[in-house]
Amino acid sequence: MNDVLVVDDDPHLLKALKITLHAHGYTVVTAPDGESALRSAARHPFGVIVLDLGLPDMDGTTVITRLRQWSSVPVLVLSARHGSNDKVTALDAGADDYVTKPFGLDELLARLRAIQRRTIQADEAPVITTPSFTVDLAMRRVTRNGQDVRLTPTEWGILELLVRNPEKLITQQQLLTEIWGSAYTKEANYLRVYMAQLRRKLEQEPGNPRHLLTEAGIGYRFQP
Amino acid sequence: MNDVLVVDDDPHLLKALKITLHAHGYTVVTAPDGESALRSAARHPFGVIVLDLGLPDMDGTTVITRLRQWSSVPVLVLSARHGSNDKVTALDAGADDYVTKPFGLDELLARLRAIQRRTIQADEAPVITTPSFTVDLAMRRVTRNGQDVRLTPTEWGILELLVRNPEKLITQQQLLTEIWGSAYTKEANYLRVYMAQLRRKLEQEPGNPRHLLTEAGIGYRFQP
DNA sequence: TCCGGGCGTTAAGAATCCGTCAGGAACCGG
DNA sequence: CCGGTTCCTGACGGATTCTTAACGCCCGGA
Repeated sequence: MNDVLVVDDDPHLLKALKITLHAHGYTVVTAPDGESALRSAARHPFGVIVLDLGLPDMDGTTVITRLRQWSSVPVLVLSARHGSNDKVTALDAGADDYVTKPFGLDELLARLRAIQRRTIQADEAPVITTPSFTVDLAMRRVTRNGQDVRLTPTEWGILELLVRNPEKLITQQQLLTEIWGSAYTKEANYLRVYMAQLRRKLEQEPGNPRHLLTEAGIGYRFQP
Repeated sequence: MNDVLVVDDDPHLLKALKITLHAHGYTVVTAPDGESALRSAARHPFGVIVLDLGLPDMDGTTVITRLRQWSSVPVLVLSARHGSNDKVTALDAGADDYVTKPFGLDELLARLRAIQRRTIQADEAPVITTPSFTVDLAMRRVTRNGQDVRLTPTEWGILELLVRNPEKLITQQQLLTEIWGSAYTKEANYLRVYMAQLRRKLEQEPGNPRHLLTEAGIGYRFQP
């Protein structure tokens, strides 16, 4: 469970990450390119995969797509450029989160811990609880301060998708295609309207949300 | 009881599942297609069957249908696409639960545990009481203020399905397919008529129901 | 400093859904 | 054959939900 696969073509970075992660209790396996990464992931079940998007043999998004055909091991993406949209495509392909290079090791470790929390929680949680509301996925019911909260079907769909993936960054496209269908990927307007409604119904302070967070330009994230 | 049959045509997934499940105490047998799965299930009594819907030789739903002709072993379905309805048909055919690919191994394990819990406690206390009426599932009898209430077969079917899942939201489709059959999923009209009749017979205040609740756009819920 | 894109918020019309009623068809037992 | 019960169907107002547009805010880039 504490096994990490780090995929990068830079030997220096690999070495540094191996040392740091090992010092924090992780067992580290490294891979220099996409093919060997996929082979390694098939042979051994990792708790998380750290994947650089700039690989010599294949696009990082391709690695995620091929990996996602049979595994759902969490993937943390290392994105090179700041303003580029490759991290969005990587998230659409199934990545869980991203860190922009150059990154601080503290940030990377924090993201790794977050991902591990999330996978542990996903273990058995038909009921998700936050300080301000509770979601029962099996009963399809939301309560706040002991009171039932009425959600419309669309509101529930969005909330369920976010809550089923705690701390995972869900892109706007993922939300739109999942709730409205793939023909509505341009209607980011809908998301703003419904996220506002959800926050008004669930957040203590809708203008300053603590659990339904916005990742500007990318998507939304549920924080337990 | 801890024997699991995993049916999938992807050797990678089979291998990964075999390793993981074995590590969690299950005895795993694998099958690559529907025919061998049915043969294997006939030869050995499994505690649960994990079945991928996308098989090379036959439709996954067909496997369930043929299996259900002689066995009631729990079936956990692996569904490929997110938005498709094959999981609905699989559940209609007799599957117990489903997991959408790609799935987390934690989620799969949780579902397996849930299924085992459910099969163990199959027999239940068949009398449900509310402040305004009482339902005896074994006797097939409903009383209100000590008086028997006459229910038509259709009314009983709806009430039974709701009462057997207290506090759980039952979708319109579930009700329609359960009572009228899967060809009637568009006739939400029926539900409105019969829910009104049930409320008139059972609720203290039919216009303001306290136990047979409507969830607009989704379905109905029984509140004890 | 100005500009523009992305976001949150609000409101109003359109579309959908629900409860209700009633008439007629189908079914069943006597 | 007949009376009674159950079921199906359509229609109606009222309520809920969805869609769409518009406006102001904030922040980063020019």
